[in-house]
Formats: sequence, C-alpha cells, structure tokens
Amino acid sequence: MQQFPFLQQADGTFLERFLAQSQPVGLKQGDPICDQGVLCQHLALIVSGTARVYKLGESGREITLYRLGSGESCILTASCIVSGSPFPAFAVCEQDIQALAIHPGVVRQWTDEFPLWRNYLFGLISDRLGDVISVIEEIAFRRVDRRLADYLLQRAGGRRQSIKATHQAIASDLGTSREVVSRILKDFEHQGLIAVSRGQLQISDAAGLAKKTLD
Amino acid sequence: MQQFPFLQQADGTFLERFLAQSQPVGLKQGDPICDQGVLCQHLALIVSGTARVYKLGESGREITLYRLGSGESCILTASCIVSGSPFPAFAVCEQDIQALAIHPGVVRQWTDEFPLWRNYLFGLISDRLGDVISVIEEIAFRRVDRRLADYLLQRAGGRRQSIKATHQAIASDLGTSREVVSRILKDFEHQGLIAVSRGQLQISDAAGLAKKTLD
DNA sequence: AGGTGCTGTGTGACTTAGTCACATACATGG
DNA sequence: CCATGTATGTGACTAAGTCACACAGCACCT
Repeated sequence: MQQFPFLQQADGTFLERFLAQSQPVGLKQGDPICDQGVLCQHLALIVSGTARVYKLGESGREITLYRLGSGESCILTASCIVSGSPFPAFAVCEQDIQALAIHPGVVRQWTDEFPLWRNYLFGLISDRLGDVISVIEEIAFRRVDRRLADYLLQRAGGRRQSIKATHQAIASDLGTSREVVSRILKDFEHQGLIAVSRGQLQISDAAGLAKKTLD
Repeated sequence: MQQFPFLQQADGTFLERFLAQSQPVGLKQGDPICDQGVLCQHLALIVSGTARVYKLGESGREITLYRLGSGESCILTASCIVSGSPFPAFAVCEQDIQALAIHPGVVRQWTDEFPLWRNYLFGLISDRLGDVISVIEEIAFRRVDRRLADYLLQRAGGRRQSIKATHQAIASDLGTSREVVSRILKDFEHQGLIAVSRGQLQISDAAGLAKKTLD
C-alpha cells in the first residue's frame, strides 16, 4: 500500500485520515476516467495500473498529453477540483487500475490541514505542467520521424523486447496520423533499423535509430 | 495596490506580512525575467505591465505559451520554487512591468500559513495548465490560417484599431514561421479582409475574418 | 538630395506533414 | 475455408515549414 512515497513521511494523524477517507476502486482497461468538459467527481490516486490523458481533435486525431502510473493521480482532476473548472481533456484507463478515490471536499480539507499532502499536489501539478510543455516543444519544433525514433527507443526502454502497438496507437500518442507513422516505420524498416509486423515491431539497430533522433 | 482580487478577502495578518515581505521591482520592455533552465530567484507578482512566456526551438522558431498581466504571477516560477526544478521556458517583459518580488522561502511560508495565498497559487497553476493545453490543441489540430484569423480578431478585441505587430512577432506567437504568416496575411488582404502595412495591419471585414476561423 | 544600413516583407523552389480515397493483407471465429 | 473486422500500404493532393535571396520602407548621417 505504500506505493506513495510521500506517505512514508506522514504522521499518524494523516495516515489515519488517509485510510479512513479514501475509497478503493477498480477500473478495467478502456474504462473512461474523465471526459472532456465534465466536472470531476473525485480524485483518483493510482495504486497500480496506468492511465492515458489525451486531447481529441475534431478530425478524430488524438494526442497524448501524459501518462499516469502508480503513486500518481490525475492532477487535472485535482486542479479542476481545487478551482472548480471543467476538465479540459480525456482520460482513459490503459492497464487495469486499482485506485483510491477521494471526494473533492476531502481533498480540499487535506490541502488545508496537511503540508505533506499539499506538497504532493503541488509537485504533481508542476510535473504535469512540465510534461505538457515538453509536448508543445515536441510538436511545435521537432520533425515527426525524429520524434518517432525517440518514441520507439523510449518504449523499448533498452530492452530488446518487441513493442506491441498498432500504427494508429502510435500516431495517437505522437499527435499525427496513422499514414504518416506507417510510412516512416516502413522507411526505418528499409534502412534495417526495425522489423515491423501486424500489431508489433522490433528494434534491430538501436544505435542507428538513436542517430535518427538527432537534428 | 489592490490589483490583486484575492487580497480583498485577506485578513490583517496576511496583508501585513504581504506588504512587509514583498519587494517592489521595475522591469523595462525586453528585459528577460527568467531564462530556460535557470532556478528561479524569486516569485514576481505583476502589478502593471505584461510578460510573455515562450518556448524557443533550435531552429530559432518560437511559440508563446501564455501571457501574464496585472494580478498574475509567473506560475512556472512558482512551481519551480515549490518543487525546486529548473524553469522550462523563457519569460520576457513585454510592456514595462511593476512587480512585487517575493523570496522563495517566503513563498513557501505563506503557502503553509495562509489558505488564501494557497488558493491563489493553485488557481494560477490551474489556469496556466489550461492555457498550455489549449496551445497544444491549437497547434496539433488546427490549421494555421484559421488560427491566424482567430488571433487577429482576438488582438483587435472588437475595436476597429489597427494591430501593431511585425509578421515575425505574430509568427512567434503562433509557433509558425514568418513566411507562412506573410503569405496568409497577403491572402486575407486579397480577399479584402484586412489591410497590411509595414509593422501594422487593420481589420476591414471582421465578419469575413470570423468565417475564416471556422473549420 | 543622396547614401548607408537596418529591419521588415515578398517570392519561388523545395521538403515535410496531413488528408482522402481506396486497395490489400492478416487474424479469428464460425 | 470463407466472412468479417481490424491493420496496413499507397498515390495524389493540400497545407506547412525551410532556404535563399530580392527588394522596400525608414532612420540616420552628411
């Protein structure tokens, strides 16, 4: 249960309240967490699983703003709760989630009473703001092929593992269209950097791919 | 001095501390406020004037993240202060600024002691996060000509006034290049929507321009 | 007036991205 | 082994960004 680093420095009072006033909930892959324009009903602290927060364009294109994993919470939700404004994006469950749901009123109480909790929230918001600003930098200034190369290396994470994802899913993460991803992947394949098959791909030359990320 | 709405609900204790622990400073147009990667030395609350916060790409292209006016403060600075992370963008003074500078330590103290101040900070961060997410939506999904039309109408603000700005400055706001702006403006001019001259332009057909903003 | 420079704008040719319409391919369950 | 849905491939076209360079407007100087 101590997935949350900040809890380790918590005093008894807060821990007690934390456990008493949070509600365990489970979510399945694909479940919507928060829809755009909706006022948030509660703040969810993720114990396990991951969520994806994204924007949806009228054309149906998507772009991922950031992902949330264990120990994090949807800070947009938090900021909506604190400021009472509608949620400006979509959030969906990507891997089955176990979370602790906290009511908005309780969130505000804790924020007033516990410095630790406060700092946790501030830290999350800062991080998200940073994430989102990086996204801007990426889409405003970097070429798609370089971003894609980066993305593949990130997802492989040093491992020789194959990446399981459709071109459409990759495109949605990067904020571009499926065709563009398909074409670039094929390019990379012709250059012997990766091997693609239906629904997954393998990096065969990580060093070569790394060169592609450079401007 | 009561440019700050949140101060009007402040109790005596906070007001006293607020006045005692803030330092008036002045900035001239063009003065840098915060450079990318720098740790912030203080939080500046803007009394008058405006600032622009932007990202800079390697190619030299820029994109404006948001602007700050009176009553606001550079919340990136705040989030840097609270979380101790480096500032991820550039901020520059656009119109001469009078501000109140507050030391990081003091910011943290206030955050612990005064709910009012806390809410003010949370509110600002929420707003910025919203701003930045809108920027993503714009550059990821909308066409430049439509964004430009929107931009011009916004800057005119209903007034029949001429807009004083170089094509380069507009491009920097929108995150595109000067040539693209020049071409689209010329298009608009040929269609009788605006009149351009060196360093400024006039909207002659606001309704027509408004149509251009639609998808 | 003419000259010198700086800043701002115009333009064509070219590359990169995104869109649209459609053609295959692959996988799975009847 | 066929039918269906999902995933991918492709060409033609439009939109956007880059590069190189021409030129125009304005200020300042004599």
